[in-house]
Amino acid sequence: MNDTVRVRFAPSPTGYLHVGNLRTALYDYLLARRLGGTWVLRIEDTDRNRHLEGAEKALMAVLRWCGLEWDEGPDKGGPYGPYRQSERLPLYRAAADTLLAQGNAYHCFCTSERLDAMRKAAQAEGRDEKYDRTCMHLASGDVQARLAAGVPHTVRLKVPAGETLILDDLVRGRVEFQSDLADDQVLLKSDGFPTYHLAVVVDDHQMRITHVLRGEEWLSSAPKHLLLHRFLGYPLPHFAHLPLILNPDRSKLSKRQGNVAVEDYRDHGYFPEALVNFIAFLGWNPGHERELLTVEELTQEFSLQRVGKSGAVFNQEKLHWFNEQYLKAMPGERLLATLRPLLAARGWGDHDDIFLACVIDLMRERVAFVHEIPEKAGWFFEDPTSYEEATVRKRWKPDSAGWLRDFVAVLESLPAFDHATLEPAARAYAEGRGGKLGDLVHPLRLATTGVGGGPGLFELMEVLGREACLRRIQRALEMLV
RNA sequence: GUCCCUAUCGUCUAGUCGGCCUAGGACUCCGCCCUUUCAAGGCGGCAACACGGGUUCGAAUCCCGUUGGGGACACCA
Repeated sequence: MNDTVRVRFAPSPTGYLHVGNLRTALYDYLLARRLGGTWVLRIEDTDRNRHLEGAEKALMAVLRWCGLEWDEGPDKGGPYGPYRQSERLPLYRAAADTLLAQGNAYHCFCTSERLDAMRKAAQAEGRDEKYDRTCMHLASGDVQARLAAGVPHTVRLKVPAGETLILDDLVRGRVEFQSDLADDQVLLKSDGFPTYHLAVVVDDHQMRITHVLRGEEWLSSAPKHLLLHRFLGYPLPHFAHLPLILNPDRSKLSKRQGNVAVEDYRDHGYFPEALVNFIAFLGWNPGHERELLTVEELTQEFSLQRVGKSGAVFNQEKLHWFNEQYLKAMPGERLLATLRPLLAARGWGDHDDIFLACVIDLMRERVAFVHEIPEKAGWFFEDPTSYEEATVRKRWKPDSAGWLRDFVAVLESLPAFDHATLEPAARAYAEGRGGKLGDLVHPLRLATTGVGGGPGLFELMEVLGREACLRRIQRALEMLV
């Protein structure tokens, strides 16, 4: 155990939590917990153009919904705050000044229009699209004059020539980059805000981060970060670039091809435990064959050594299966709490807990989501008003009405109306009539539920009660004859 | 286009030091069993080491190349 391990999750508040980011957060959390370290939440809100009201709160809410609680963050403070980059501007300014003073950065007065035109021209000629360093060659008097005149400017990193930059990545091993290929990255924007590249390096260092976990899309900007660490005199944290989560066509998981927001899955009725369990296995596995693991178990088993290198397709069907498994094992009270508002929305709010608990017991083996209970078994809450056509055709025989009519007397005379009483009575009745149990059961199911499938007939009749069953049989007799 | 990453069933993956792999598990699909229905469950089946060279007695496992896939090339993260 190492109590100095510090891992951060650094999302930008975009309005929703991308499932890829959820996985990064999960691995952060698992790693921090596994190593007895600290998990830090830092908000990367350095893009004022994309500022969204309420996004930060929503982000924290959905993280908590997933069961992931951080140790330090904007809402709970900590020794290395503030935890919102927009509140740390002087720190980035200071770092930029240091780089400027060292000669490892320079002021750039180029307008975005000029930059765009330059890139376009470079592209047309098939040249590299790197910044042409016009402003790097400005005379220092000239720079001072423009600065004094308040000309809008950025600060750029001066990438040294001819270097081989080496990253020792915890999942990818040694990766080499040539500095000549790197662009003179803007570090400080003209609005005074830092870009990601500056802010992440400054904050990771000042927040004493030891392990940087992030998506593979960041791998190509790692050399810039390597340089920044060196220039600023910061020791290197451990880096782990995680494999991407993919669309079915193997491109990076995108909004275009289905749901990417954790909120979407939450709203569709997925359980956080199922989502988290599923997400954990996208790019990692414990090395044994058990797949249903709680967060506590994941914490025990997690290690970066078992994180894979290649992208993983987000398989909706498997997630569905996970949800089904969790629902099956979920305590009844929790399912009931979820079910109640769903029923109320359909005007079926007036049922007591005992009844609903029975419904849940009978349905949990047959659904993957709580909302499927009212969808597939509305007849628990309302007498059927129609009868599934295909089932009528298949199960309603010419003598079914007779079978049912005579069985009514049996039902009325039963000493108790539970499945233990109903089943033998039904068997005896069928035998006495010289038929099979199915001759009674199928029409009876159709009459009481209106559909061909569902829980055991006698169990369901017990839950429905004698009165409702008799009423439904009467009605079916009127409508099906 | 340039750079970087990557490559086992349709999908998630096991395969960590090459032989125990006629390549294992899970999801999906199909069949059978169970059964009053529908499910669930049990059992079984289809299905993969991208290709080509090496190294080696022996390679899914190591090396090289090819091809495929992906990512990054912003005053967005």
